Amino acid sequence: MGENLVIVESPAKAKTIEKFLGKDYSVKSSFGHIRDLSEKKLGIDTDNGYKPEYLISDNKKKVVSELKSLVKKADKVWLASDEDREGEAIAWHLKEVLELEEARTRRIVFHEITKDAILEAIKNPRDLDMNLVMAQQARRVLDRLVGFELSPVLWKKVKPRLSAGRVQSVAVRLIVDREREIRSFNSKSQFRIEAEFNPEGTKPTVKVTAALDEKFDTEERAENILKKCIGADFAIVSVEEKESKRTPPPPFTTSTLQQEASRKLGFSLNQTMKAAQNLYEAGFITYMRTDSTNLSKLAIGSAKQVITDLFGKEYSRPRQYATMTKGAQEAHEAIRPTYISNQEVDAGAAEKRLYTLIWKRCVASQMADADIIKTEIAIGTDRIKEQFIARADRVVFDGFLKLYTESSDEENSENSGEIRLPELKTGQAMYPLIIKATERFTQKPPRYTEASLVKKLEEMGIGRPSTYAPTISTILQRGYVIKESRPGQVREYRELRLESEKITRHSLKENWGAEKNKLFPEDIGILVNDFLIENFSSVIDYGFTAKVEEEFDSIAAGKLSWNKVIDKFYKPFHTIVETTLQQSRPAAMERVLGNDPKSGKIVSVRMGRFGPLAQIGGSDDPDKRFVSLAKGQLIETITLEEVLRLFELPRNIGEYKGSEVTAAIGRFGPYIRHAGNFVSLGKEDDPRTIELGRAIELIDAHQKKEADKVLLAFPEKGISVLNGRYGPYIKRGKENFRIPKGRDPKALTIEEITTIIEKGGKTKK
DNA sequence: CAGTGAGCGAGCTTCCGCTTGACTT
Repeated sequence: MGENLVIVESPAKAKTIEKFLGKDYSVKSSFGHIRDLSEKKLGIDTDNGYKPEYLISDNKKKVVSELKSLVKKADKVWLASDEDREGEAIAWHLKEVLELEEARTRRIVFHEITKDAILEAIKNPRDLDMNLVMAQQARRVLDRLVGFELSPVLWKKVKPRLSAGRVQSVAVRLIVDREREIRSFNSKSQFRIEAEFNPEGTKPTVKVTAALDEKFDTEERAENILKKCIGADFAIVSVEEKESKRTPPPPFTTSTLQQEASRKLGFSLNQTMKAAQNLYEAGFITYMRTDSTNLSKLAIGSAKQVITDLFGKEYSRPRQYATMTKGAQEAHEAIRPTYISNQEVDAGAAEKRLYTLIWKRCVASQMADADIIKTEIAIGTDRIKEQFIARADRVVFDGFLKLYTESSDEENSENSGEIRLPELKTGQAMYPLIIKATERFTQKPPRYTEASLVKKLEEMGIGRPSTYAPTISTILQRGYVIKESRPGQVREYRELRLESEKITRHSLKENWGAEKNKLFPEDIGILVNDFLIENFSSVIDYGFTAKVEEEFDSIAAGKLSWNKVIDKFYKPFHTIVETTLQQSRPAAMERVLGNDPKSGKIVSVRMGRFGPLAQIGGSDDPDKRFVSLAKGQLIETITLEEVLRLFELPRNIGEYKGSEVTAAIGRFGPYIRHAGNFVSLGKEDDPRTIELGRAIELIDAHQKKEADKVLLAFPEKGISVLNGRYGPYIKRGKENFRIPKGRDPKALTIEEITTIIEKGGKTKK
């Protein structure tokens, strides 16, 4: 046992640091915060200066008792948690809980895990910064008060188990607001005129594509231009060349890693973070929850070496990047390979791919700018004043582009490839091969992906690297939003073509508006969002976090006391909570859509106990009918026609073997039901039109498939052995049991099965 | 798992940020 005990937050970090420090130092981890407010109660005395009541949670008791016994044996204790608000608080909680005496306790900080940085830190200990600790306490107490007072309001006024909070409610609001923006967006169409020219003196196969910068609102105006171009002589008016540079993007932070892994690898936030965690624990990368783009001197030097070896000296350009993000605390380095010389690592498939991405991004960030020559050629005729412009980028020196290009969120980034132009001179004649006026529609604002939502939250200074993925998981789990893909629609557009001195008119089709893995609001999310905005607009305000962060900064600077800041917020907030509980009525978002043409009864939609529903007949109508809204339908936007179609199902389509056959759409899509069995319908069958003959065909096929699944059956005991998704298993009633390894499931006797059941090798559900 | 849309109302649910397990399917 060493004479010095160093406590850091992460066990992987502890392992590395221990190697640097030698025998006299023992390095342990606190596994993050060691205590927190109670999980069940508010844990804040709102009548006595908001005194928080901290508890050591059950899963931290073991860590704390281990640390306690190590403290006893140590001469000096070094609190080495991160240098940010949370880290300072962790150090203070450790000091309190471990009852560390001032004289043998030191607070040290470092921003990178290198030997020099650690030794330097040990040489420069400081005292705990209690102002910073109190700023953290204010943050913690504020979040608890908001979350634990707002959520119960939702339980009473909307539905149990819902939640609201400073971060998650803004995330939901962004998605709801965006959906409404999309809905109210008026897509306008304009005509874009593009031409292909063959330059004078080149082979007939050489084509130069150029377009007018102006767009035309009507087909008539576009056609006028084309008409004037009939028989016109074109020539190059000007050739301009401009030198430009492209600079590499900085190395990854958590948020940019999540975005690029989503765009380039198609990873969800959780997949990315899981793979990154594995790489970190294996020692392959630095810490993956960071808001900093800094690289250690060591890493920059190592990158220089690697780049020189791989690409040559002219490709190396060491640099440090400034972090631009609002509220960044920069306690760690950027995410980078621990050893930049390792181009690949031995790990799982996802880990390997993520590592390569991290390696490329980090190395590229230390490479030279790319030199690009931008060429702009104007082609004109005296018939029209507008000019056709051809643009091209020529890479003179590729620099970092040799290794890495950042992806963009824009869906149609056509100009990503390099476009080359032949040698062209002013005055050179250009022969038009075709001139097209194509109708183009303005783009609606894009829906958020998980990663683009994180980007937005980070830009707003809301949430932290450690919470981005969990926050998105929460709003998905609450049912506020749903992540899914939706097919697009086919849209017609017009095109006029001028070819061989003749204008022809065409009507073409394009697929439009398909969404892949996007976040859509659900009714309950819209309902909760609107309820919160109506009653608690200040807390759900996009600027709320920024405002309170300023106050936390003042607390950290010693200019404000933490409980005064809380009091100023809590007094008015709590009053609104009370009046909302008393006054506001339960929220249901009811909309009356009109009358049912058959019965004349009123048709309405609203939020019911189990989700959104449509209703025919008023609340006092004894014969009122209900139906759930289908996936993708919203109370806010559904039409009377769509609701009436919902009531067409379930549909009785006849009788088979003495039982009724019905068709409907359930939670898992369209199905037919017969004698207690459900048969899913594929794309080729529509439950509204399917006929009995086809239904019987499907029922028989389904029954045959089910029979094949049964390996053994003991109907008198209600026990069967079935072949399932995860292999053979035993089924008794609704309970499933695993079959011990190495047993032939078909050879089991009923006695053997009952002993397996008694031993209780139960599987979940 | 393919339904429900009301009821006596017990007892429960919930936040944001630090950090990893110990689990089955």
